[in-house]
Amino acid sequence: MSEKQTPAYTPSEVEAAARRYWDDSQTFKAIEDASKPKYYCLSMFPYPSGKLHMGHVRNYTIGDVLTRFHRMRGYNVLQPMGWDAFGLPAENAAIKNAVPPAKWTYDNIDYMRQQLKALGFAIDWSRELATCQPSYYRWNQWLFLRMLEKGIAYKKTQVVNWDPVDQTVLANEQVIDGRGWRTGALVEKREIPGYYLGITQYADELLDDLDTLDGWPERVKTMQANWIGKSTGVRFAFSHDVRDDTGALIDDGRLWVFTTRADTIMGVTFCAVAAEHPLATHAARNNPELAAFIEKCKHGSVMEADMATMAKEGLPTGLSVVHPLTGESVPLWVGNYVLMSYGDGAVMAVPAHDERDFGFAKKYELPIRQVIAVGNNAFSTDAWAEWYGSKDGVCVNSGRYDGLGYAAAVDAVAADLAGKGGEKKVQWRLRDWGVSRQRYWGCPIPIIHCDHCGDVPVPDDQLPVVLPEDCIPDGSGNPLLKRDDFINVACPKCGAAAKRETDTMDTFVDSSWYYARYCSVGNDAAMVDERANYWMQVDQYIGGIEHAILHLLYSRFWSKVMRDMGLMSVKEPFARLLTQGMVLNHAWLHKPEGGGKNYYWESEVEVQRDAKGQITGGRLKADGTVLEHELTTMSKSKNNGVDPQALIDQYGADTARFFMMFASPPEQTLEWNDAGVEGAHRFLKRVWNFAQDYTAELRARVPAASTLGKAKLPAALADLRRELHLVLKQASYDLGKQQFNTVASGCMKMLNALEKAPRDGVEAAEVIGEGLSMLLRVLSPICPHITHVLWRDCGFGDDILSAEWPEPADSALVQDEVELMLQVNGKLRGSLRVAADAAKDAIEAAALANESAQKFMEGKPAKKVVVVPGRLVNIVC
RNA sequence: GCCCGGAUGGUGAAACUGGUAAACACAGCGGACUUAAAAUCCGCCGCCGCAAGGCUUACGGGUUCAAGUCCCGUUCCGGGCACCA
Repeated sequence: MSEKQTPAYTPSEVEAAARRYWDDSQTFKAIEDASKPKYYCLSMFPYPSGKLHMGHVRNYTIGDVLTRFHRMRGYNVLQPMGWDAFGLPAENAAIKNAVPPAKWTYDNIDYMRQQLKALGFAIDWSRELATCQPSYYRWNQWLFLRMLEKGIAYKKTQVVNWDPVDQTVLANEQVIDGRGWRTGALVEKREIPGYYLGITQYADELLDDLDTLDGWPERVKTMQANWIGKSTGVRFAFSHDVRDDTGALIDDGRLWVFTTRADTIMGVTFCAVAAEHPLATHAARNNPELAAFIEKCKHGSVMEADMATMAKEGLPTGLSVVHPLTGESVPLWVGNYVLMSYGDGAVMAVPAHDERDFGFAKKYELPIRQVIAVGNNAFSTDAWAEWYGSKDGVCVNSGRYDGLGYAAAVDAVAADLAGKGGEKKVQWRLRDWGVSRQRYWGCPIPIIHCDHCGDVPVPDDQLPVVLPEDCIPDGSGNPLLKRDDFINVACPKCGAAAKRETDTMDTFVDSSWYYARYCSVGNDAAMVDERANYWMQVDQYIGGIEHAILHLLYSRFWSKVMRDMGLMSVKEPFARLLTQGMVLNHAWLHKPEGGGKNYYWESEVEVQRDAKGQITGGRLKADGTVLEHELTTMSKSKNNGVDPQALIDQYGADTARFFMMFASPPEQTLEWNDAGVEGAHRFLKRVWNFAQDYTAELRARVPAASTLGKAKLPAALADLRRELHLVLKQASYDLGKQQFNTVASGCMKMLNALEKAPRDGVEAAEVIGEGLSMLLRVLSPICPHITHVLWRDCGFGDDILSAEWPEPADSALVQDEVELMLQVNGKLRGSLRVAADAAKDAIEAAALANESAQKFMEGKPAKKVVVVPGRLVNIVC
């Protein structure tokens, strides 16, 4: 290192200078340009919760690295940013602090925008949007009305969580252990009307097009396919003669069921209906016990996870239905596990071959009849065995179906049921998307209720329906209900006094198309314009794996609707998807009696650990309350978010970005820990010092015209150059793989090599200059500020972003000899140096002649010699 | 409960298409420089063993000349489960 005094690395100055340059030259303003390949890089926009947390830093740094990398490779790049600004947390903050959600949200946006700017992301801020702006959400309303016209949007009843004390609808998150979060009251299910979007009309396409998404992670596609859940089965009816008060047969005397296991139909020993099923309601009229049970089923959660884990309970209705093939009378039960929302709200039960039915039958002592045999396995009703549910068996005890396999039996049964109205049917697990929310801080649903005309769509020329921004929710329901100025309106059809719809849209609507709006920002005449067809598809979408299903499926659906309406030409919105792993942190919570869930900051907690440092528990410092511990994603509501601000203030944005990228590969879950930030900062200081030394000491010796690759270098320099180019090759490959942690370590390897390099002579200066310029360029997507300044200081150019991405030179990579690992029976016993172009025979001979190999062969003859070129030789004896 | 992932030194991690396990760092230990400290630099650093060598990628099996990587089973941890976003 130089003895001279070099200017010290001061991140605040360096970063301010770089950002000033980008601002002054409007570097990141994206302009449509048909002459260049385009690259639309989009990170999922944040919910403006207050401050950034490390998950945001990870997400946006990944996006920024890809943005800058592609820019240097010659693409016309767009990276926009906006705010997913409607949602529940703003209402919660309003309840807590008596601040209107709008003010809270806009204040948060201002703070977080400044944080994003401090991180130096290459964002085109001229395209910024917030979903709570009327100029944005008017197009939610507009497209909703188009969907209504096409029958894609429609109205039906929905089941919601009802808090009987606050007289309000609760979000699933607000239901804790079956009780309202604020009141502690037992939550009830309640049916209310709401609007739905017919995503199931697109189920086939959403499933089939997964195969076209080559740039998506397999696991996301698998999850979506399972979620859509196409199953082929048979829908048929058990007949009955149950009549209602008017004497009419209920449902025309037919109990419809759907099954994927029609081959087990001869094993049906009972049927079960959901508590809301008309037959259950009918049976309960004169059966107080059943009525009480049905009432009980109305309590509790509507969440699938709760439904699936709760005890399976049921009660007989006293009614029976008739088996369509045997004519047998089959008892009818009400089961709390039967969902009214799936299929027809009724199931046939085959206890012998369905695990849930088996458990139910054992509990209520219902018959279990084996109708499938697999090999010689012995069937017993004592306990469930895995093979009972197998589709690999043949029918037994099934009369004319005996001996048939699964597919043949299903076909035969379906054929026999066809005469009785039964049919093969495709059933989807996917349900239509309920978008009505009984909440204030969201996009108003553009409907007016008129006593004379019914539900009337708001005419296009009256859009947007603007949400008043000065309401303060108090937890007792939607404050719009009290806003006469909002509610009272003339019917657009007949002019009579009418009422506005007060429900707002699910915030997933807002995030289903924002990627298209970025392309058409500023256009008040259309939802999207031709600029969307220039930028779309999003070439690279980046966001948390927690969005693998809902957000990503809704976005795919929405964009297909936009395509069908001629608004956009692409059929899929996101060509490539990178799902970053969650950034986890410890969370500490207490569930007080009477309901609710309180989270505490770790600083408020006395953490207890075992000898290995594993957390065993914790108590609140203030009063010793025993707390539950969980390792979970950073979020404001859990008081476990780590604000990057302290890191940025202390070390600078480049260090924060480098550390985040270096910590682990992007898709991996990351348990937050800032040990190691020092190391990242130390590295940047070394880069700084090395570059300053280069400028002071070596730069003047570098010849104007490069001589590298033309003459043979001295061995030490040839080795150095080879190492630098090898690391470069790997780093470029890793960037392509989107594995940024090894790109960061590659930069460290380059610097390690450069620091050890000989410095005498023209050739050394030239090799070092080349290496340093490669290092700065490879590092620049991760640490854009320091590399921008050093690029100029070292005289490589004005703007590193306009520099070409470095390519490894073949001349640097050639080598005469290679080292092969030498194994005997798969165990490493030495190594072998051979000419790079040595023939297989020669390598074998050299291996067998090797002293170490002979020692471990113990005189035995070689049975086989495996040569893996460039890697190893394995002698098997 | 169901669907999808993950597990490698004290720590974060690396390992190409099945081919040298632990690159690059953090922490730690030892040393240099310094009156001292900080900063910086150099060395050591999976486990057992004096060594030769043996063992080691959550656990138990299997395939292979060769397994962190492929297959089967298990445990634990994380994400999602439709009104958190």
